[in-house]
Amino acid sequence: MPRRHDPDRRRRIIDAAIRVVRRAGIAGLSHRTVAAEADVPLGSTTYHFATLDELMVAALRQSGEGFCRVVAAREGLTDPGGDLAGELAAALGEWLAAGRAGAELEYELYLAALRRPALRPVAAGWADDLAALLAPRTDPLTARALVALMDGICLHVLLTGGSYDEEYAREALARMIP
Amino acid sequence: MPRRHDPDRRRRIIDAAIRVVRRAGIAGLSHRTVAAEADVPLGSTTYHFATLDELMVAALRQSGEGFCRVVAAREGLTDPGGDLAGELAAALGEWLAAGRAGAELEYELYLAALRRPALRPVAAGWADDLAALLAPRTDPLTARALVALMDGICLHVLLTGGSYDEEYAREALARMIP
DNA sequence: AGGCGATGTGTACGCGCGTACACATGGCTC
DNA sequence: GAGCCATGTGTACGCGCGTACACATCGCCT
Repeated sequence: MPRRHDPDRRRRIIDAAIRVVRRAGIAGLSHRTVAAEADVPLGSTTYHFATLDELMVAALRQSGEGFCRVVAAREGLTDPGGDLAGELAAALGEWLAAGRAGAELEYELYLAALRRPALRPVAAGWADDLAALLAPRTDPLTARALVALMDGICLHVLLTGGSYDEEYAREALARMIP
Repeated sequence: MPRRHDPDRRRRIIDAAIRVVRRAGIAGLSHRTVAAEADVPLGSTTYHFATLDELMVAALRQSGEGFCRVVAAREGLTDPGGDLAGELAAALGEWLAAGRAGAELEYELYLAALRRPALRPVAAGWADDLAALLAPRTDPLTARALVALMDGICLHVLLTGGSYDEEYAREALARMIP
């Protein structure tokens, strides 16, 4: 019995997809699991997203702003005399402290681009956005390298299951800044 | 009929698994696809590797030495006065130049550790091995940071589909070295 | 020689998957 | 208000999957 004209059906499906990935990983993502999570019929998910790639692109778009938002929210970043490395290391810590789940989610979608060309533009855009945030404070090469270093540090924390060493991150990031 | 007493059945199954991941990604890995690739019956793969996790651990162990080997083969690294950053950037270039396929394979297995705790010790060991190679030339913190930076640079190349800029990598790595 | 455990083989079951399609229904245009 | 199209719904099919298990065969130990 119809819940006809559900204007943000799409949005609710994307939200459900994000929750599914958060809980079960990309391997657990299917039209059916998303349908169940969003409490819509199977046909509805296939109607709005013909392929899982489309659904992942939408999910990556929506969830990917997480870290950028954390970074952008740091006022210290805009201050020209501020401690850039310290601010970035702190942002990283803040993001990781929010729990493995959130970070894992964003990273898993991010890393899925390795095998799914459809996700690459979104992933690349993400890295570019971050670099753009850094642009006012440094040259493009440094910004790019800082983003790469932050990605590598995150990767090590998440991959090895170890804890985040903010002081180490600050020191490493500081060396990148000429 | 039977190919009885096949002494390195195990090894051949692992090799087949690596070829499957290289071609189709981890998503394409199953007892059946591996059995077909290795030309052994299904039961044989389940006998030697009860779960796919076991199979992936074996595959990661065997394939993961790729980059370490490239790095270790560079004589310039052991030379105390050599250009460490330049050597590392060149090693990265050599590894990536061997084709996306090889790098994608190793990275995909490496990144799978994000969601599969069983792979984490292997992935962590991999990063440690690399850091150990660098140890004679720098302090531990720097070695760790260099590995993180190399991981981040690789990630960006593979994720964005862009090309590798060795000069940029050399410059960034050089800044890490005090 | 005998036997036993490790290894190899074939088949079956139940499940969740993507996909396809036919049908219902609501909003919008004319 | 008639009709059309976007949207929503339910069901079915075929496939590949992990798993389980019974049976064959071999190596090796006594």
